[in-house]
Amino acid sequence: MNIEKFLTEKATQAVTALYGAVDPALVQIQKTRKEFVGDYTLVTFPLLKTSRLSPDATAEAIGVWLAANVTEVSGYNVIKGFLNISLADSFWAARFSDISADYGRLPATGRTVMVEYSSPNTNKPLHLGHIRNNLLGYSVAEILKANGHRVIKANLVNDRGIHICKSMLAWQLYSGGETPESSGLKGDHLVGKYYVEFDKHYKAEIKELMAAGQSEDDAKRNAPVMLAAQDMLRKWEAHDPEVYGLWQKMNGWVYDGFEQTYKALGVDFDKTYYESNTYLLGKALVGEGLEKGVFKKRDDGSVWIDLTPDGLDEKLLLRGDGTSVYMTQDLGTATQRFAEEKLDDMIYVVGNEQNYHFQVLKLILSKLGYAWADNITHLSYGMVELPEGKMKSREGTVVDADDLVADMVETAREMSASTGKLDDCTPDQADQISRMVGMGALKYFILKVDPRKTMLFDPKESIDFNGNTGPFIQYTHARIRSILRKAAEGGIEYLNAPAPASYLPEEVALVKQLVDFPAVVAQAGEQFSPAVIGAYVYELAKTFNGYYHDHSILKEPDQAVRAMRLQLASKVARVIRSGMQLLGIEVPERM
RNA sequence: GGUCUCGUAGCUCAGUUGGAUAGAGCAUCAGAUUUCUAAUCUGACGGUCGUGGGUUCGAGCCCCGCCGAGAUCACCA
Repeated sequence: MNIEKFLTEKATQAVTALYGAVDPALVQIQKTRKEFVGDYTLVTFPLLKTSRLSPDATAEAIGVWLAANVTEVSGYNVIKGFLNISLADSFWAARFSDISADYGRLPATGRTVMVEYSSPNTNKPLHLGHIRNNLLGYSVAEILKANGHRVIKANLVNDRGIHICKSMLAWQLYSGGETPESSGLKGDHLVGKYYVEFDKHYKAEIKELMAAGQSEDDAKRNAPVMLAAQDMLRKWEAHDPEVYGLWQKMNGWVYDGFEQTYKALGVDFDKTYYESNTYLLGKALVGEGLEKGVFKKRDDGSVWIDLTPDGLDEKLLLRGDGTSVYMTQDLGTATQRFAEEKLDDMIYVVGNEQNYHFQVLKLILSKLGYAWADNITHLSYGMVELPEGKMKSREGTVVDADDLVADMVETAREMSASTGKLDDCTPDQADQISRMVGMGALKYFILKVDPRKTMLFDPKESIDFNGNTGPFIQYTHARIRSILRKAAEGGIEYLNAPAPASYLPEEVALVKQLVDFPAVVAQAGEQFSPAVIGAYVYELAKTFNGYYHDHSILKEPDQAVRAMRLQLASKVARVIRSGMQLLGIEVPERM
């Protein structure tokens, strides 16, 4: 049940009974702040025109009416125009028993939503920026599932183009036939190594040509390796067997590498698209746009759309030689997906550097008359910056995804070893827990920040394991599970126990927080924000830790109270687990 | 230059459609363990919410100017 909605209705009835008809939008119910007594608060200021009384008098009158007419309301107080309403313990006890195993799974909506994320280039390994993308995409997909949508997780692999040819060429020229097997390097790292190698030789050649008297622009154009790479791209497009074979071989290495990284990150996809298959899509749309008069052809044969009336620029859609550009492809794939997958919504998890691209994409689609253009969302996330600014591959400041993951797991292992808590674990169990905790720290660190905002990562200060962190939440879960294990060992039955005579304020507070979970899931879904879930789960864990500190569960002598506390703890653990699952974070049974 | 985003404690971040005395964590300092896991808990310190106006009963949030940071405006993807 939605308590705020319930109280809004009741308060509207109260105002209507006391003062006559009122616009329900003016009846504002919100949670009571911690420093005041009460559960929910009615703000009376918007109602003063209706009541024609002072704020306090209005609040008092409504309070009297609610206390007399609504059985769930156990009391009220008035402070400076705010009416704080308290609900009865019996009401909260009923809400408590509502909390089921699948709490936080919202009813099915019948909508199909595609979430595209990750979308890597196959010329270099994944880095910290990709980690944010992958974690966000996966989590948002899980959150949308919990909101009752059918979700398709999609990955569009950028596996063709000049940048791929650069790695291929450099490998051909300088590797001596090195393979992942012969070098022991992960496939994506090996290919990335030759992408860097290309750049080194390219730069050297530019320098030489400039020393021989060419201008910088000419040198960049005429450098032999660049010409060779471009030649290779033409051969690839012509399906030259040798080039095509090399391309398949090297991309295969990269996919093996990516697969390992995805597995370590715990992300997956329902569909993988390859740009080599889709880059010709969209050309049909060009004809359609020309027919509708939305696009215009120039004398050189290139096709454009003029978006200056919308405050944007002119945008190219087809080159003079008839080849398509990024925008054309994206228009094509979007159209294809909505048709083939019968999508209701499409979410692109792509960095905010592409805000303009998606603005233009949506605008063109709506100009072409596709109503579903409005159902495209660009989930535009902020960059991850280092203390010295942006990551730059040239300056070697890129934080590699695989390295970071390994570091986190290793740190978690050292932390566990120093406490001695895993001493009686098998090596396998210890590995498992270190992995969960290390990844939990990394994932929570990234996901707790509002996706839209630029965030800072300081490698030197390494990610925390105390305070507002993943491990803090995991630890709370592990402690609860430990109590429940001990209860089971002691043969304590708590599931079907009678309700206790009364509840502590801390217990009611926990129930209130638990009851919020479905609304939090809904809010996270509306805002595409894992951070909303993170903040909620952290607060819940913190509240429980305070309660745990002050009140013993297993040593409570009153059996009904003890049973209730065990139930409460078990529900807290379950909601923590569910919430963390929406973030893609596992919670251990012990740590 | 045009468009867009951001600016909250020393640092990293929260702050619901505008509501009460702006909150956490880290760091610093002081405490708590004969106890169900101290990766925990309690307390202290720390703020002209970039800045100047405006709207409102009420502004961190809405509007305008300015300062500062970033992104983007490719026949790259």
